[in-house]
Amino acid sequence: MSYQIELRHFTYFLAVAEELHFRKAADRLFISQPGLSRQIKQMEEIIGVTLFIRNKRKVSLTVAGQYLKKELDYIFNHIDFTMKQTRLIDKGSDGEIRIGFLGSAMQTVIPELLIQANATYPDIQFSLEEMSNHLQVDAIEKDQLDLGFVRLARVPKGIEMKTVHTDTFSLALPINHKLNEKTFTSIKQVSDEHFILFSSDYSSLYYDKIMSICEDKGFTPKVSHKSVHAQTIFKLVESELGVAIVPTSLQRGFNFKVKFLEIPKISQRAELSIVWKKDNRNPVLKRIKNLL
Amino acid sequence: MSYQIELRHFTYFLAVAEELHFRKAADRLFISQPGLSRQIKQMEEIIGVTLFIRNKRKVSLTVAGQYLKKELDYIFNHIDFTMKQTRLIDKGSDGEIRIGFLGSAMQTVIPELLIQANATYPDIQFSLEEMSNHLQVDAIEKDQLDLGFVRLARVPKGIEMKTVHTDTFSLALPINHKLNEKTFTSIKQVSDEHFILFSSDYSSLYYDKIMSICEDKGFTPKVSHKSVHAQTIFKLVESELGVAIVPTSLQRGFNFKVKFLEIPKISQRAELSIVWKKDNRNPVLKRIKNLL
DNA sequence: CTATTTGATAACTCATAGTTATTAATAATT
DNA sequence: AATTATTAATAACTATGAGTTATCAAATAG
Repeated sequence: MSYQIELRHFTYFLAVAEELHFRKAADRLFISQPGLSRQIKQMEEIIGVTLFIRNKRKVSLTVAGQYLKKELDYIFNHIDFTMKQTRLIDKGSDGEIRIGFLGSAMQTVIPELLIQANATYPDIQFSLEEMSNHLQVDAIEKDQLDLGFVRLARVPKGIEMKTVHTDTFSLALPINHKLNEKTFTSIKQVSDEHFILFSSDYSSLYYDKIMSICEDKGFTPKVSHKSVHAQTIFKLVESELGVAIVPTSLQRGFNFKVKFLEIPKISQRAELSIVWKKDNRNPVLKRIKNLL
Repeated sequence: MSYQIELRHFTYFLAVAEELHFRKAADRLFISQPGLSRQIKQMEEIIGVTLFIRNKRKVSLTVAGQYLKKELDYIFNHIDFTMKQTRLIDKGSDGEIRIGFLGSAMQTVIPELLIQANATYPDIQFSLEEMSNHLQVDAIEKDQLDLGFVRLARVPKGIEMKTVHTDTFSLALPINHKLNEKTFTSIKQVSDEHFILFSSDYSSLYYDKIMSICEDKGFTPKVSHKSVHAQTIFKLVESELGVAIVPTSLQRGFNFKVKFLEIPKISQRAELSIVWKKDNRNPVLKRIKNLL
């Protein structure tokens, strides 16, 4: 009679799949290497598929093993979250929603959402984490996150997206810069200045949009600094190291000595979108999406 | 020391949640009732939540238990599906294959392959990318590609090659050129014309073959243009900037004002080969190779 | 006030996860 | 070519804990 597969097998499989080394994986699991080898072998027999290639002196995953690893990552995250939700429901809460967001969403949509959600569903718990676009999408695919606030042009299959906030762009200048609301008519007026931008690896869409604003007006900005955080960018502007183009709403919440001038006559908009997994099973997610 | 939760617990939990009766559930699971009771109790201790109310003489689910039941139903379905899918991927009847090809393969072998493959293995996903010989071999070595369609004389160690299509060469002439099917007897008749060839760095084998066709007939062609794309070559011929020697099958799919005359009495053939890494582990590859 | 149903407890046993010791095979070093 | 170092598999043993049987306690039904 054949054995039954257990979570233990999955745990061991993931350890080996990550380490690609039986002894190291065994150490990590605090069990002996032969014990681990046997459990993996047993798992392969139960499923009926070779998951690892033990070639020469190195271990690697088969194509089927690669698929299984990705799915088991998801399954474990989902089980963990289910256990957590079960405990919360037991304690009388309506459950938890895990939200990721770009720092720039913290000035506009997120605070409003939290206030409204808290009033409507006082027993929902919120877990908030600032993350990059890319990390949010990854975490959503693995079921480590229910909802993300991103600035992206497209998302992978299985992920849904909806724009929730559209913002104009503003020019951020040192407080004593010669331009002001009256005299500022085109972004071209600062074409000779140094520009401070968000890194393209943080949000390539963002980067491209800002570049296109300048290119539409016939110049290529001299980019002197790149940063991930709005705070850093404002500090650099304040220190007169350059000017920056940022979503208008970002000026809220910061009190640097920085002047914001909305850029006139441009078509580009900073779009903030929510993303979630199509087959997300958290019942709280539906309720929160309805608030947006 | 606390125990670890296992799929066994989940299976038992679901049986009790469905029967709402420990003895009946135990019977269904072919285990004894006390054993089941103990496992359920252990599960409740691990999660830290009471899942069943054993009130008076009947068993019922708590609210948290109801939530958990729904999620565990889903989790088991997802695990089952994942196991099945893993087996399918292992057998190669599902999954993905990444194919690279020269533009000139798009007229003959690739479309036939796709039609046939789609009929035989409808669940296989194809990723197709047009690439040069050199890039294909590189990508295969890096395991970024499973299969390539190239025109090469030899490949590096570890890469395998097999000819899948052999083609004669034709002369491509402007539509109103004096030669025609009747009067064309030897390539020597155009030895004074300018020749348009594929660049040797795109496919050196190709270049060398075409040169040898001419040299066998006792002349060296005057090469006036070189290009990477068939489309460009035909455009240049149409514009009467020269003549070209191309694989006969290339005439399909283009509607330039160009006349094709098969070159008689030559031994050279345009060979299209598939290349793959010897120790490629994608089971889909085997299936696709068998179709060729 | 029995008879019956049902889950929990207690004590036992046995299957198997995990152990230690060793081997086989390959790669790196001399 | 010989030696040493790595690394996973094999073999034989151990002990944990899942599952067993026997029994009890509580609750209802007749």
